[in-house]
Order: sequence, then structure tokens, then C-alpha cells
Amino acid sequence: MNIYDIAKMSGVSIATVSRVLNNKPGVSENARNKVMAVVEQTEFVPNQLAKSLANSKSFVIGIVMPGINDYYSNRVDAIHKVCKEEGYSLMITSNYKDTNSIEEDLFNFNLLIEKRVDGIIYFPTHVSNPHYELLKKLEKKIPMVITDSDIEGIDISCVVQDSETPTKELMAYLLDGGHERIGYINGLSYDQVNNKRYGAYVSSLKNRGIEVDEDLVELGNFSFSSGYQALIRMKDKLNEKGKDMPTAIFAANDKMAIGAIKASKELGIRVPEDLSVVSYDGIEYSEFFIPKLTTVKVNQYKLGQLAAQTLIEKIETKKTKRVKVVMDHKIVIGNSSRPLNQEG
Amino acid sequence: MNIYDIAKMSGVSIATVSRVLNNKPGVSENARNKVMAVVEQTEFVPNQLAKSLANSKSFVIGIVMPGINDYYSNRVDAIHKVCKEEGYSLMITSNYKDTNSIEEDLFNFNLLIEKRVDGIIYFPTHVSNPHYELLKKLEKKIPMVITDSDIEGIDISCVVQDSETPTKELMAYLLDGGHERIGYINGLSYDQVNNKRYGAYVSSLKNRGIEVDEDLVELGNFSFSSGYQALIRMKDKLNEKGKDMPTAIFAANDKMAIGAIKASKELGIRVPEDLSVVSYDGIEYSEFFIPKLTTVKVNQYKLGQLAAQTLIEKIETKKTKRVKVVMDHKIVIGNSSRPLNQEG
DNA sequence: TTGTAAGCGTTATCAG
DNA sequence: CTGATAACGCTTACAA
Repeated sequence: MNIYDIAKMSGVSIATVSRVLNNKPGVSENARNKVMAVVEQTEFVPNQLAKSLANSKSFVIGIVMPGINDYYSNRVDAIHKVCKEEGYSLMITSNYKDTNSIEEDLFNFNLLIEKRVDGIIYFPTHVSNPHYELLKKLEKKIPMVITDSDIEGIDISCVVQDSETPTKELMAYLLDGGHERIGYINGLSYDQVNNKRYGAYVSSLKNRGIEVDEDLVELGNFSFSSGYQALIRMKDKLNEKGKDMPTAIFAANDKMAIGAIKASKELGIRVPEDLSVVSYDGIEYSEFFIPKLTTVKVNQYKLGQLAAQTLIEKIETKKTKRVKVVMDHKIVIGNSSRPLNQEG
Repeated sequence: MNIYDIAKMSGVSIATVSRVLNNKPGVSENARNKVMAVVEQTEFVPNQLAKSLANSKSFVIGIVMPGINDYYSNRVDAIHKVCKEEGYSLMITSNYKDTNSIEEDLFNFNLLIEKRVDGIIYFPTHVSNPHYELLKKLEKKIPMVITDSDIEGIDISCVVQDSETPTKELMAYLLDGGHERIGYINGLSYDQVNNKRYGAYVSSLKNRGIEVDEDLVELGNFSFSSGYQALIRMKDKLNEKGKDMPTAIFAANDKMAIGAIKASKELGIRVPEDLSVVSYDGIEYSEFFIPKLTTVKVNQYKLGQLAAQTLIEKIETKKTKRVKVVMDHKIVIGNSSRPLNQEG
């Protein structure tokens, strides 16, 4: 069933059918009615592939993301909502071999470009030199917006979090509270946002004249269990060396903080009495975990919204001006931490 | 840039270019090499829209889901993985006005059909009569697989959970443990999976000769905070009526159980000493919450995998035979519950 | 107001 | 092995 059939059945030409279907002017009421009647009766659904081909516009937006998981669900939800409101559909691609694989990212980009999506939102975990070269090329082929990473020197708009300021603020909260031995549970080293957080942790200590003690730094992979294990490893290592546990720990994300608190409780370490734990992300769990986490709340929903709006504006206005949007943040003080120098 | 350009540049016809691009036989080495060289040099990317139009096959699969959120992320991840392995891309649509809106579902279906996706996976929360009529029509237009709901009398394959057996098993665990006053925190009433769970709760009690006490049943909406509030309401209501709290509560999902446990602790009710809480879903967080939840683990990843595999098989073999896949389940006994009749 | 015909970028049939 | 040419279903000058 196509517009030829509809044309035949309503006794007009395909041009007229097309005009009616697209609400274009220059059609008599009579012709319009005849066509509409046939369209309704046959439940005709126009073929968007053909329209896209003829219009060089698909009304589809693509996402290239490292993985489909709960961390990104709010962000994707927001993107989808904006897209839907603006008449776009959403195609998603993610990596499987390795969340950080540039080859797979490239594969996904090509998939979307073949499908002639109108624009792409890219969630990189890491932008290395080869990524840079790749993006430099892609940027000319298709409108794109990047989240999380700001890439200097390329004409791609981005929506980023300021990872350093909140980390410094949360560190200041701990330091002002009298904590001096502050541990860190780090995330994956290829994640640039993660690295900025860690960098801010280090500089916060240094600014107060505190040396970074490598024994207080453990590595995780952002999962609950990696945080759990990191705490156990830290405790064991410190035990072996005859050192005390830190009075506070900064975990690179909420999940690892929760894992670490779970391990602490099992080891008889009370949180926050014996150990303050703070973290980053402000996921929904962080509020309902017991104790409620002290964390930096990142508004993933707004991030997604801004990314989608920025992309669609770029697509529709063909503006070439690069935009950089920096998300604001919010520190949430929960019950997983306490100042040392205040009783109660 | 299209195959005409490539043809011109390599001195062959578009037919030959097409053959080379699709790895078809009947092309001389010489011609193949010439074309490949030009393709690589120009970084030519064939237009999938045109291919899809010519082939009547888009290699895209669509999802119609009630909302994009963490509950579905594993399921969607699995679907995407299977699709990717089989050469399909994924387009997702979800509802905003109302997760249960049949109008919006229909809108989403039409969107995907216009885009000529090769098949659709539908996550309904509820299948009422109008849904039934809708699906009956759609089923003839496009290959489809439904999750969660089994729809009798329509030729649509489905992948479902058995909601009743696990609920009964978990109820038996509580009842065998000596619990008799067992409360229930119910989910949204339009959700059919939810209703089956509740039905199994009721029949489990009746089978043991226990009357359902309406005062022990509260309503939530699957969120943390609704579980939190449900518990507070239950406590207040029972107080008012001079009744005791139940010794156990069955929550329709993990999030509400967690909310309820949080509220309990704040009210001085110890879990599991004073109150056993069990629930359903087995989300990742249920294991790391303190206390670890007693729950029914539903394998959302496998569910997604099976749905995608079933759909793709239907698309590619044009089989019309209806398949119904029932997921297995696993009861996880955590520390949020305890038998009453065992000391320790 | 309407219709014809060329074009969007492919595939595939059918001669050569 | 190769190349015209007619589809695929739609939009849009251009003419009438």
C-alpha cells in the first residue's frame, strides 16, 4: 500500500495525496476530503524511509554510549523525552567488548551514519588521542553533542559536569570537620570524569599540607562489589603495615560507597561513628540506603535534556557555533559522614 | 556521495559497485579492487535508508516500553546485545503522559511502523480489552513479541515470568517460619504482573486458613518513597485501631521493601527482629542494601535475551507458530527476614 | 488547484 | 562478468 494506491482509490494524483498527507496548502477541500477518507479507511501508514530518502532527513537521533545500564537511564529518558517532543525518534548503540573500545565506538558511529540519523549524542568515558582524531572527522559529517568530556579544539558542543569543584567542596567539608586521614576508592582509570575527581582529591589534601598516603587509595570499577572489596583490601593492607584505618573515605561513586559501607559494617566498623564515607553521583539509592549517603548529586536528567536540546538546535538551525554547557551540582549531606570536631 | 559517484570514479557501473559493496559473487578481481580502492579513499558510507527501501527490510527493531528507567535497563541491554549480534539496530519509544496510556502506546507503535522497523518488542504493564483489540490488528502488520503479559487468543509470542509460583514459595517460607500476620505493600493496580503477585499472596493465606486483614494491605507505586510511606501509614492505621503490626510484610517489589525498611528503622522497628520484610525483583541493590533482602530474583537480562531471540527468529523464518517462554526464578534468602519459630 | 516527471540512493532483473 | 533499467515510496519543481 503506497500513495499510488491511495491516489487511484481517491481519483487524484500522487502529488495531491502527498500534499494532503503533509498538510500542505493548495488542495481543494473536496480533494482533501476524498483523500482523507481513503487514508482512514485503508489505515494507510506512509513510509518514513521513503520520506527520509526524499527529504534527506530521517528525524532520528542516535546515542553512542559505553553501556546500557542504570547509571544512564535517567539521562537517556530525558533525551528521549526531548526528542519525542521535537518529533525525533531515538536509536541507541552501546559497547559490549569493552566499554572503552574506540573500535566499537567507531562501529556504532558508522552504524548510525549509515542509517542517516540527523545527529548523534556521544557519551564517551574517555577521550584519548585516537578519539580526538575520530571526532574531528565525524564532526564534519554529522551534528554531534558530547557529554561529560570537554574536547578542546574541536567544534563539537558539549554538556559537562564540573567534577572538580564539587569534589573540592566535599573534601573541604571533611577537612573542615577535622578529618585528616582521608582514603579514596578510585574508579576506572580510563574514565576522565573519574580522574578529575581523583585529581581534586589529591589537590585538596595538598592544599592543606597533607601528604597523599598511597595506602589509603584503593581501586574499584564503580560496582557495589568493587567498593566492598576495596574496603576489605584497604583494611587488610593497613593492618599488615600496622597503620590505622582512615577516619573518612571518599568513594568515586555512590555504588562503591555503598559496597564499602556494607564491608565496614561486616568488619565491625561503624559508619559514620568510626568512619565517614562520602561519594559522588547522588543516585536514587543513595537517599534510601541506610545510612543516607553524603554525596554530590549530579542531575543526569537535566544533563540529558540539555544535550538533546543542544543537538536539536544544532540540527535545525545549522548553527555552527560551539556551545559548552556546564551542569550545576548539589552537595547532599547525609548520615554516612560526620565532622570529627563536633560532638553529637 | 552515492554509488553513481563511486561508479564513475572507478570506471564501472552502479550494478558492479552494488555487487562489490554487498560482497556478491560475479565480479572480477580487477573490478572489485578498483571499486574497493575508491570506496576506501572516499570513505563512502552507503545509505541504509535507500537499501531498506529497496529491500523492504530495515534491520531495525523497536521497543515500546512504559518508561525508560533502571528497572528495564538490564532487559534493554540484553535486547540490544542480541540485536547487535544479529545485525539489527534498536529504536526505543516510551510513554510520558501515563505509563499505562493505550493512546500513547498506539502512537509509539505507529511511529515504529512508519519507520518500517522489522519487528517490535512490547513491554505492556497492562493488557485490557482495548489493548487486546489493538494488538490483534498490529499482529498482522508486524512481527511482535510481548513480555510479561501472556495474551490468550492472539498469535503473538511472549516471554513471561511466572509471578504466582515464586510468590507462593516465598509466602510458604514465611508461613512455615511461623508468621501468621503478614502484611502486603501492593504496587500499581493496573500492573498485571503485580496483580498476580497479590493474588498469590491472598490465596497463600487462604490456603492456610488465614483471613486477609485489609488493614495489613497498603498501596504503593513501586518507588522507594511509596514503600516508605506505606509502612508509616500502616503503622498509624494499626495504632489507631489498637492493632499490632504484622510480623512480616511482603512488598510487591524491592524498592518498596527498602523504603519500608527505612521507615521501620526510623520508627524503632527492627528488621528482621521485629519485622520480616520480603519482596520481589532481586535488583542489584537488594544484595547490597543493609540488611540484604529476601526476595525473588527475576532474571531481566535473560528475559530480554529470550524476547529478542524469539522476535528475530520470527522475523527471519517467517514462522507463524506462537511461542510462549516462561522464565525460571530464584528465591534469595537474605537478612531482611527470619523465621519466628527458630531461635537465632 | 492539479498532475507529470525527475530525483532521493539503493537493489535486482535481464540482456549482452 | 558487466551494465542498462525498472523498481522501492515519497517530495517537489514545473507545467497546465
